[in-house]
Amino acid sequence: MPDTPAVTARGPIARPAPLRQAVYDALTELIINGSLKPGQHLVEAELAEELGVSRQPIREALQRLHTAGWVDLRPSQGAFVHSPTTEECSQLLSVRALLETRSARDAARHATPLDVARLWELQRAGVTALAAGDARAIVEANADLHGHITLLSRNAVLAELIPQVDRRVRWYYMPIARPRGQDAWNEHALIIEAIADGDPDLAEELMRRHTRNTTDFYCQQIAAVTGSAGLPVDLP
Amino acid sequence: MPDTPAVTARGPIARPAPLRQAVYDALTELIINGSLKPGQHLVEAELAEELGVSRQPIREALQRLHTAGWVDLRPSQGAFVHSPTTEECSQLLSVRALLETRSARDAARHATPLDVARLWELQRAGVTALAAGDARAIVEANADLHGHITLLSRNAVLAELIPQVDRRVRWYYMPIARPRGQDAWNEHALIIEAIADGDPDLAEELMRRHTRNTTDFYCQQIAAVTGSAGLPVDLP
DNA sequence: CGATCGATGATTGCATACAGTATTCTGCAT
DNA sequence: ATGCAGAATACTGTATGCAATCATCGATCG
Repeated sequence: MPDTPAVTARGPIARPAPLRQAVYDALTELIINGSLKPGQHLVEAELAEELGVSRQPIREALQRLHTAGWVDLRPSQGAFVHSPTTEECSQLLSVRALLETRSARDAARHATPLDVARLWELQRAGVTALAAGDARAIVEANADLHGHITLLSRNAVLAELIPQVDRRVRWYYMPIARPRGQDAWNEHALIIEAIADGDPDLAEELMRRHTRNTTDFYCQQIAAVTGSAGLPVDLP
Repeated sequence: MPDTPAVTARGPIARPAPLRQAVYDALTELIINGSLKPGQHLVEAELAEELGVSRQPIREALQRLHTAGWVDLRPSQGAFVHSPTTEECSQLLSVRALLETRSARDAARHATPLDVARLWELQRAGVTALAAGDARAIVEANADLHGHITLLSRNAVLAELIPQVDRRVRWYYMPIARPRGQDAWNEHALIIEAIADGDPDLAEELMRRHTRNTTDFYCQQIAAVTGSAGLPVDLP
């Protein structure tokens, strides 16, 4: 049948991308890169004009941003960029450690050689970014690597939950990305090897250490600069 | 100052409850109790009329239901009640076990005598419901108990994440609530004792067993009635 | 008789308009 | 000068209207 040639098999064909999705992406980006600061009041009309859409898609995006933990939604007052407390950060890191440890274990059980090759690719990208000293790129590469391990766990629920936590962690610990870079990426390499060997116990243990190190390092940094830079504390 | 008498000190005073919240609650209720069946197409206009509001709050609620995993949102086609696959259920149970095990551990470290008393209250409620044979009430009591343990973990992120998973699990395993009731509530009692004793290791281990038992039982039930009742499999 | 194409109805996505509420500013009394 | 009262303002919450898109059904052609 040469009548249906062009369509190969790549999933549900391109649906018209809903505007709310674009708005959602735009706003998360603005929050992550700091254009919208914690505690800042997000006025729907302003955002609407800035992004060139009406208030409706803005509101729908804000709903999603709320459940994802990016903004707080106070009735009759509107949306405010979420201000994380140090306590919340430590809790987030704690939960992240739990979930990632599990995903590393499952990844070691399911990964194929092709998957492992992809992991090494991401590892190289991270090391490159580290050498270049680009904190932004380091954090992103880190998220990509961890995210891929998540996928390899073959657990859709995990893969759906972890980014919710991880993207926020990513945002919080931007400032510490560079200093801990070297150690972190060495640990990554060990984890990948464990996954490649199909050794669940080892992968789990290594990831446990890795996340613990990251958490500890983060807490030290916080303690050192308590409240001064990077992280605002509490909201009124 | 007799001018401000009624307001005691219970947090932010009563804000006008947004309509979208009521809609959200109403729809989750309708999904859980089966009035809205998996795969069913949710037409905004119908829901709006049925609940006596306009389409706007409906849409906002649907956004939240989407991110919470209750409905699937297909662009230009609307909202459909999510159809869980057996695979997804097992993954959900797996993640729930992970999170609850952790929360039990932390609860044992933080619980006060007052907290424990509250746990025993909930336990009694569950046993009562069990005796009455009311599956609906059993499931609810179960969720309440687990939810309170979550709170005792003093980890806001956990407390926020677990219900996301747990409420869905609750929905899925309604059918098995009664048969496993007796064992489940015996295990609950042991867990509460461990928490009361402030024994994190024991609480963790007991919760691990408890969730594993539940998961196993669930999988058996599924295998027994494969696809026949209770759970629809896959969507087209 | 089956399949393809086109028309119709239904439904979503987006924009706009209106009403209710919180905040802020101004003026006044103390 | 300071504290309070009242009005004006700004923003959110909700409702409605319109255009674009998708699914369904019927007619036409092979």
